[in-house]
Amino acid sequence: MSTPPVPILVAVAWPYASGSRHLGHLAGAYLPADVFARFQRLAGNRVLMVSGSDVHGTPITVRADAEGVTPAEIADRYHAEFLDAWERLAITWDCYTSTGTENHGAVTHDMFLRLLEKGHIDRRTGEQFFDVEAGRFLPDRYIEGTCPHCGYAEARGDQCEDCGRTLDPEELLGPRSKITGAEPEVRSTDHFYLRLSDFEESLGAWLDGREGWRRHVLNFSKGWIEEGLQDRAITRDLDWGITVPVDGFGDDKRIYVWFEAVIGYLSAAKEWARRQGDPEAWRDWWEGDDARSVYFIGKDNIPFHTIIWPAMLTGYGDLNLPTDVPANQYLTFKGGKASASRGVGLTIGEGLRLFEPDALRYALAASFPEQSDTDISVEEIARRTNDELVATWGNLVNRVLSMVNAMCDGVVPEPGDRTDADLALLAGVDAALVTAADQIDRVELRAALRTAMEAAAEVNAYLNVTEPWKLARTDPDRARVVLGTALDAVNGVRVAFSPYLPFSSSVLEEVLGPVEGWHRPELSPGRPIDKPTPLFAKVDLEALESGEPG
RNA sequence: GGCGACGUAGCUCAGCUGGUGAGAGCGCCCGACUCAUAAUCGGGAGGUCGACAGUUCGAAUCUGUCCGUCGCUACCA
Repeated sequence: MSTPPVPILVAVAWPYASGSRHLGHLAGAYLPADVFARFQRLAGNRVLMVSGSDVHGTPITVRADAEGVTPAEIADRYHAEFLDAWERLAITWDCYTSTGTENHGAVTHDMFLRLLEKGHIDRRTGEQFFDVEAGRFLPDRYIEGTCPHCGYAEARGDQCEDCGRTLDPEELLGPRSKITGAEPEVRSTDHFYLRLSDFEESLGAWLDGREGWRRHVLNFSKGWIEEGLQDRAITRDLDWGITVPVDGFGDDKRIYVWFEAVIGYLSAAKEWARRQGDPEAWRDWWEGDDARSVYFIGKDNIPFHTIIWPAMLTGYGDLNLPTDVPANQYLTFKGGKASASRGVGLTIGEGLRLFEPDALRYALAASFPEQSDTDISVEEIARRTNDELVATWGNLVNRVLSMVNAMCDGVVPEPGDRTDADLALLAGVDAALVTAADQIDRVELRAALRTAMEAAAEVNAYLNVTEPWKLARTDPDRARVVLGTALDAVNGVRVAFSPYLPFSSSVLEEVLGPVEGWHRPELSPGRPIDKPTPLFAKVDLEALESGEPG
């Protein structure tokens, strides 16, 4: 566009490498980020899209113990799985790394030490349950026992799932380790705390000044502030994670993942800069006044991105706070929250086995849970694919290219004398691009996809009115003008779809030429148009249900 | 228990700071067309906007209560 390029950091939630991620994660964070990033690049902005695999934390060590392998093996397995998924979905990271890199450890240490030096981190002594058999301290939720309130025998140390009450693990009757079943003992242990209370006022004022944020994000965040920010322990008794850079603190403690993982946005930017051969390049996105940073996450991550991370950035100083955190709600599967571990919904891999990537991207984008939880199913994805993507857009491309091939000597025709109606169609397409740009920029991605679909429908309507297949017999010159107009229109509509449908967009680029900006490209008359093959295949739902399991 | 969100046509969802007779897509019915992946286009039917009470000249939109669903509750990330 005509405005100067803006550095835009597209920060995407870090998938936890403890197991497969599901379509809810994809629709909630990775895919919206990719659509947004692809658009911003086309609009001429300088996008830096970063994320990586979160490879530390207790759940990974527990899974590793259970399988008799090392935590690194678990992390490597799922990191590789994620990389494969990104490639198959064409997610366009500028840097997809992991929290296991040396760089990330160094950046984390730098953040930790600066906050420590400035007094925002302090050291405290507390007590915690210790599993003697496993030789490790236990997070609250890894302790089970009888609920003192309702007598439920398998209450967790943080909460009783039967009566819903919040618990302290000391309250449990007959506590036992969820890992070994042994009775845990209480031991005293030292930890560092992030003094969130230092930032209560400044964060409250900052949040009050946010404009354009989704209401649920703002409500939730302000609610946290109103309840009062409590200091949080940021180290754990664990041997898997980033070390604590304080002499004599002990080798059996690590920095806790929620403190460390969010730093990944910064360390990934630095890693990217170094790979570019310009180690200071990250500053444009983190220090520039004109820079924007947009964090794509699920709603369960809201407080980490609207409270804790901004607190850390504020404490560290001189780094930009999030411009927007357009957190998504949940994607549900037939009413239940997607959960790979509980077998609700499809994993990303299962989704890719059932559907071609553009179809999956389209169906999920049409159902991005931007305002409220959104329900989806295999049938719904198939429906979106067949009745919307194939019927309206795929078919439009196919019918126009077929007619141009058959009725215009197989080449792009000269524009000729276009009527007001012809010009109105093109003006409508161009206006749709402007509308969609505005919507995507505000992260209203469903609406922008709808805008693209409406534009496609207008081209279909235009063809039904002008009936070029009849004109071909009665007025071939006029037929060529109409088809040239329709082809130009399709050429513009494809731009609006391109952030959502990279695979079919590539196919169209071979036919119509590259898309080089957020505007309708020029089409050269005389360019050959071969007989087309369909952009997308219809989904055979019955075959899906009888054949391939997930 | 506390906090938050949601409950709008058969299905999935929009409806911002209250005000043209309540919207979209898909599905359904009728019609047109046949270039196109039985695709497309036009028209239509269909909702007491969860329930009740209140504020207001006027509420899907504000307040309260209730019913239902869900999420979070800060040592899972």
